[in-house]
Amino acid sequence: MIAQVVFNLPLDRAFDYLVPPDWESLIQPGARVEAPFGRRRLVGYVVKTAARSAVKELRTLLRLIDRTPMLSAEQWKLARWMADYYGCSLGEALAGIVPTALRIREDMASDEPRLQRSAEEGPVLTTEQQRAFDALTAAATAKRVAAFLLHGVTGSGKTELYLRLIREVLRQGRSAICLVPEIMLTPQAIDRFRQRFGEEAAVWHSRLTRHLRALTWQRLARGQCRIVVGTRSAVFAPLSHLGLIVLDEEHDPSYKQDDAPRYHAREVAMARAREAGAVVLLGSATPSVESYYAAARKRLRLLELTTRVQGRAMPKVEIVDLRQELAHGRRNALLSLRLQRALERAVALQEHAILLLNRRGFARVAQCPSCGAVARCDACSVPLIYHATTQQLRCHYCSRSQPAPETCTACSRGYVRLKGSGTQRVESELHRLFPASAIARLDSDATKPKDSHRRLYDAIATRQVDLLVGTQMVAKGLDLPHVTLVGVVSADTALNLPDFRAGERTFELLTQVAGRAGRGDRPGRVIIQTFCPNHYAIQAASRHDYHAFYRAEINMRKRLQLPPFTQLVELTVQGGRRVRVEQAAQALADALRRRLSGRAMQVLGPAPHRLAVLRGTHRWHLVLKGKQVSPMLAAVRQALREGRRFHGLPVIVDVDPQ
DNA sequence: AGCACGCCGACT
DNA sequence: GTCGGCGTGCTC
Repeated sequence: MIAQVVFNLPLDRAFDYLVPPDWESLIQPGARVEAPFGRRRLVGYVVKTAARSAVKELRTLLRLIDRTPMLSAEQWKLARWMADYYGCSLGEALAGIVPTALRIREDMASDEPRLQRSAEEGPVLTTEQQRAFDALTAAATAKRVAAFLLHGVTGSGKTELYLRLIREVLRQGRSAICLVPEIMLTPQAIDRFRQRFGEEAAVWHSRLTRHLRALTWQRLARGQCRIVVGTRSAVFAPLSHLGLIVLDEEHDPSYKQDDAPRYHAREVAMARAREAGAVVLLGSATPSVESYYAAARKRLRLLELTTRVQGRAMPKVEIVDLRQELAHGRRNALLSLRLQRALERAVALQEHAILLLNRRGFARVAQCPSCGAVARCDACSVPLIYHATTQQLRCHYCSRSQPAPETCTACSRGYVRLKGSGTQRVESELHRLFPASAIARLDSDATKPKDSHRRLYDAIATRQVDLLVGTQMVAKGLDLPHVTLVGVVSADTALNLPDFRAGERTFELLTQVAGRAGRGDRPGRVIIQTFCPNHYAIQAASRHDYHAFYRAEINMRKRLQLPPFTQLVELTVQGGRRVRVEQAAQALADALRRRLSGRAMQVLGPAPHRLAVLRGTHRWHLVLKGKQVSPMLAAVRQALREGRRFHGLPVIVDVDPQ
């Protein structure tokens, strides 16, 4: 007997092996096996068994890992869909679905689930919530494949709706997945599910211990838990009779995996629900432009929650024009006078404040200190990046470059200077201004030591922190009733990222962080500092007006033919030597241009990657733009030889890149 | 992906 | 004269 096996390698084909006679009756498609491969031993997945093989000298499988296959027919279909849509190998897709190092012993966890009766019934729903609930329940009951977009302002009670709907789905004897972004899977969020559903709810994320991971997977597969709350990869949970997949904060970029298989949990959820006959519910206060467009085109059903529960008002948002601050000689000040006064007031009243500075903006952009304009590429509308070595401004999308100008191109006065500062500088500034206050910093550096994350959250939750500084981590998930002031030190860092979604990210970040203010009985106040007070993303966020933002953004996307009007495939060429990488990227672009000519597709670039040199590896990328992914991927598959290399260099293929 | 093989430059 | 860089090709 022959088994056809695929591996977690970038190879789009299966390898044949002899099956030892004593497991012929045990081996099945979907089972994992250990196989000799060159001089390595690898874990692979049996695709199918056959009587004969065309290969002359076959080797024999070494070990059968699973006697019962790890994968249901449904998951198997999902893997094939992923490999096809994202251009990865079947083995890579399967490895993304089945957790690594999963080994289930028969004796493990034979204990029965301790099912706790759901104690809490939850509050009475508002009229809007009830209407949304009825629509969703009707779809779930009809077992129709249906996808909904729930657009609800911050504090409108989206989570309560998820909980009710999950309970309804359970009543119908079906199961549910609730996906949350990485940073939202806080102990508080888990507690909420546990209170409502007890042991029926399992928690899934990438940092579970090996034992807990295996245990959870098994419980889900056996139907001992019918709900899973988790991050991105929980979309693959082995639940049967799936009735519902919820994506909370569906716009969140952490739903996109950034190594192979480079899937987006939203797309996988849609594909899986289609297969399972389940309902998909996408929820957000700031829906992704893609999803809102899909709703406008009736591909998603739109449900809107426009009012906050308990009639709380939205916080008042003020914009501070940093150009004015500069005009008043406060050249190096991080905090404007208005923000400083507001902080003083909060400290005096013993209220708490959050300061946000999105530090991820490492890229050095050229900004005019008089008018705040940032030099942008005419074709891509993305900020140009300053290259010190060549003294040039270069577009990291299309690679066009120009010398760095001495004067600002927008107002033709002043000079261009490079921006960059971080949360640590804000923190020390606060220490200087408010020596008596308790100040904490929440960012990825501060939460690196183990347990520091939990300790920081506990300190914040127990009101031991007066002033909190942080990156976007402070914008999401914190529900602190005593915070009355939110300050955005610079709204421009997100805006100036070389990314066509910069406006969207900025709007979303400002809306989220503004939602942190005024959650208690005292009204909230938000102060946004910016050099671009008239930018549509900042204006719309200050008025809590998603629709205004969406209209401006969708027009820009249409004008530049960016998603959702087109789809992108990003190719990244890597290698040790710059010249070779650059030449290979150029040759790949040329090859694709030849293949794609005459069709409605475009090849942009190549250009150096945003982090062009990383640990000695040079990286260049190019972007394909077209109406559909599959013809672009077909061209890519032709151009790249097996192993996804070009001129011998590895090429990363990313469909729908972030 | 990883590993071996094979071909051209600086070293005991 | 060899050691080792990386370009090329293969793995059932």
